[in-house]
This record gives sequence, C-alpha cells and structure tokens, in this order.
Amino acid sequence: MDTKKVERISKALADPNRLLILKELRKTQDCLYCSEVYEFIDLTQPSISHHLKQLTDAELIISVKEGRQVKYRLNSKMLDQYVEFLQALKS
Amino acid sequence: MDTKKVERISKALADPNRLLILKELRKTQDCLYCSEVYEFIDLTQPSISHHLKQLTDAELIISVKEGRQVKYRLNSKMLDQYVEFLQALKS
DNA sequence: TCGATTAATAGAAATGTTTCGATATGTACT
DNA sequence: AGTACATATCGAAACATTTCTATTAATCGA
Repeated sequence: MDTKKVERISKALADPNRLLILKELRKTQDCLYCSEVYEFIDLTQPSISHHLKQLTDAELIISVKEGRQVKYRLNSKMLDQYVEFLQALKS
Repeated sequence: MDTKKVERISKALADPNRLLILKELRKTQDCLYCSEVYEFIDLTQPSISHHLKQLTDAELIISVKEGRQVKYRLNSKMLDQYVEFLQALKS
C-alpha cells in the first residue's frame, strides 16, 4: 500500500463521526442505509453525505445503490491492507 | 482504546512527513535523533519539531532526552492497540 | 406526468492544520 | 560566565476540513 493511500485512510479514520459510522456498520453486519445514519449522528444530511464520501473515497466502505437508497458495507480487505502496512512499521 | 485516542492516532498517521519519520524509524531500528530527521525531510526545524510532537502526543513514538539531543523510538504497543481497534471493526 | 423521497453537489462560514521566520529554553564546552 | 548548539514555542500566513443552507439530480408511486 502506497503512502498516499495510507494517508487517505488515516484521514478518513481521523473523525469521530466517521468512526461512529464504522462502529455502527459492525453492529448491523454489513447493511447500513444512508438514511439510517441520521438516526445516530446529529448532523444535517449533506454533512453525513460528506462523511460517507470520505469513507468511500478511502475505500473503507463500499456503496451499493438500491433504487433511490444507498446501502453501505465495510470493505474489510482495505482494512486488512491498512493493518498490514502498520504491522510492517514495527519490524 | 477510546474513540478520542483512535482519532488522535489516525490524525498523526494522516500526514506524508510523519509517515516518512515512522518509516525511517523502522529502518534505523529504534534510534532516531531529532537532528537526523532534517536529513530526509525538507522542512524547517520548527516544522519537524511540530510533526514529532504530533507523533509523541499520539504516543506512537517515545522521546528520550540525551543531553541536548532528543532520541526517538517507536511505541509498538500503541500501534498494536490501534491495530486491535481496527480488527474489532471487522467482526 | 407530477409530487414526494433520497442522496449528491455548490458555495460559504467557521474551524483546524501545516508551515514558516523569529525567538526562547535548555544543555554542553571553554 | 559566555558562547555555541539542539530543540521547543510563538504568532501569523496559507491551506484544508467540517458544517451549514440552498439547490440539484435521480428514482419511485399515484
């Protein structure tokens, strides 16, 4: 994983609201609708849309359109690659 | 690890110069002097001091004073805890 | 087709981060 | 004590991020 990518992912993880989204995603096991995020994060719709974009741009989550809704799931492969990079810092 | 801490570490990892420092720290195996950082990062002394502070505040590195020099070493325990948090997001 | 619903985008204000030059602090050496 | 050296801090400029309101785009149902 190149430095630019590590930077992007780290930045995506560096916000309390985005961490909340990821934690909720774990609870709901891979099936979180955009509209559900409003229920546990007290921000306006565009702000939440912004945060979801940061996470998808970092490829930490994957968005799937379902009619006019958007469903999100965690991209654990990307998380694995990120962890791999971090582990490599140690040796 | 609480969310505030995860945020701090993520933020510390979200900068190319700080990633460079961590990578160099791996190469030199736990023994990097502040003054050595100027050799591979093209920033002024106060800027480098700032970045080293971000990393120490996040506890990703530990600073040890040696006379008027400062030596740094990686805090792999903190990195481990961070990785643990990330892994927990997956299940 | 029209109105309602869901998400994305544009633009701006507030806030935070990075970087610098200048200066201060702390330590060693003579 | 006085000078030189290594790092830290201050204050400001440039830049990036977060958040909002207003608007747009896309999709569904009647």
